[in-house]
Amino acid sequence: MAIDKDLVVRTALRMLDREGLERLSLRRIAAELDVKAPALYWHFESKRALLDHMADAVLTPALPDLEDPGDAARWPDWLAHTADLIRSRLLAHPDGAQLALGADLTRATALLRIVERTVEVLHHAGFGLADASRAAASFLWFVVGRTVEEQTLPDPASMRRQARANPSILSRAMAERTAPDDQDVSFRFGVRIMVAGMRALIEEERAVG
Amino acid sequence: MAIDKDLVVRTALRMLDREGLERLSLRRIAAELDVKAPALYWHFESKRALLDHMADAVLTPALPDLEDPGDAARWPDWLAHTADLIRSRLLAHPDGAQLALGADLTRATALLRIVERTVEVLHHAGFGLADASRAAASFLWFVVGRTVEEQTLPDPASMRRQARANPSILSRAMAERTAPDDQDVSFRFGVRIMVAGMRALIEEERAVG
DNA sequence: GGATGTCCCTAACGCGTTAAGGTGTCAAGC
DNA sequence: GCTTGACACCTTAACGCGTTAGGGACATCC
Repeated sequence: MAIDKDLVVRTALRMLDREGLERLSLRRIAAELDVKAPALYWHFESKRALLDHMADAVLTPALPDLEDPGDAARWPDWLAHTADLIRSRLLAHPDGAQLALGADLTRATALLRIVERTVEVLHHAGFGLADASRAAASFLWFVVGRTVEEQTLPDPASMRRQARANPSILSRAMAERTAPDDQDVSFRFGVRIMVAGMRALIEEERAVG
Repeated sequence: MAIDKDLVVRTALRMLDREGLERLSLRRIAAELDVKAPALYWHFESKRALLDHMADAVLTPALPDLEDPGDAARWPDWLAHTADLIRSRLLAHPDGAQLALGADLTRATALLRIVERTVEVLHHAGFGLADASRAAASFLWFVVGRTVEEQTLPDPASMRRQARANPSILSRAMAERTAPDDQDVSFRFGVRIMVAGMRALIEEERAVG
């Protein structure tokens, strides 16, 4: 029974869920498939390509939920919803966000679709095409990047230890962020900054013409 | 003549400038220092630790220019200036931004100082301490991350080729971004989004109390 | 002179990746 | 019907990589 692209991706995702990204090596994936590591190079041009397809598989289920907002004026809600959706898909797998960070858009097609749709929405919201693509890139970079940070956080105990060792304004700030849902709050706070900023710049762009 | 931490960092930075991050291996650095690779583990606990110290060396010269803004109301200018300063320091070395991305703040002390100073500035600007640290993290993540993307861009020729192959709203948008200083413009555009967003949220926080 | 500690070595592990080659399948040509 | 060749799919062997274990040389201190 020959191996095919889809089987490799599904197997690798199962191993990712079981043991995390660090232990996900080509040799181990190949062994799971009763094959030697270089065989994978027949189906993927590099490990990065395999990871890109995995990221694609992780994000694709989010696409149906990202239809255009009926009303162009509701773009802020659409952005917030999109951000939450991407984040939750990435958090559904260990190191899922790292998978998407640095993914090649020509291979992670789902991510490309999301970028395109975001550009459309922001263009209809009032940005010129160039600025819409700039804002979309900044926004999605933030969403994925912020999720990576969240997912790779050191455990709270070691953070407290470090805070005690180096009492600074930063540790005082972190002391105020002990709520169990702080990650949710912080993520949405960042999203709100970006959405509010875009709103301000759209008005500015409208005023200038 | 024994090797010391500082010499390793300076040598590695020279090699980075000469040949880029991809070719910067411990074995090659060691060879340049007339030493074998494991010797470096006497001075650094991992390659990541060495890279962190390199990032520190790259960013440290920016610190004197990041004094608090005399007037707390001038925080938007301070943020914009800080962003430009960090970006220009990172662009001064090939793959300099990648070096800083994912750096451990306990080792890349300069980066930690920048975070702390940004938290202070945003706190004085009107954010509560927790929100100031959230906004600072989002902002600096954006600055470093956006600079990574800029520094690792595929060459324009291959981008145009891909745009022709897949005519989408994204390629139409990129067609409007051919100015030679588009990277500067796009970076500052992202910074303006974040600054405008923070301004809006500070007013909101003030209104609520 | 023995103990301690600093600084480096050799050997080896699993890693991603490449080069070269082998096996099986299947259509084309005699 | 048999052979030839092409192609799909996988192998073994090897490269340099980051990293670890274990040990050796040399200085410093009691």
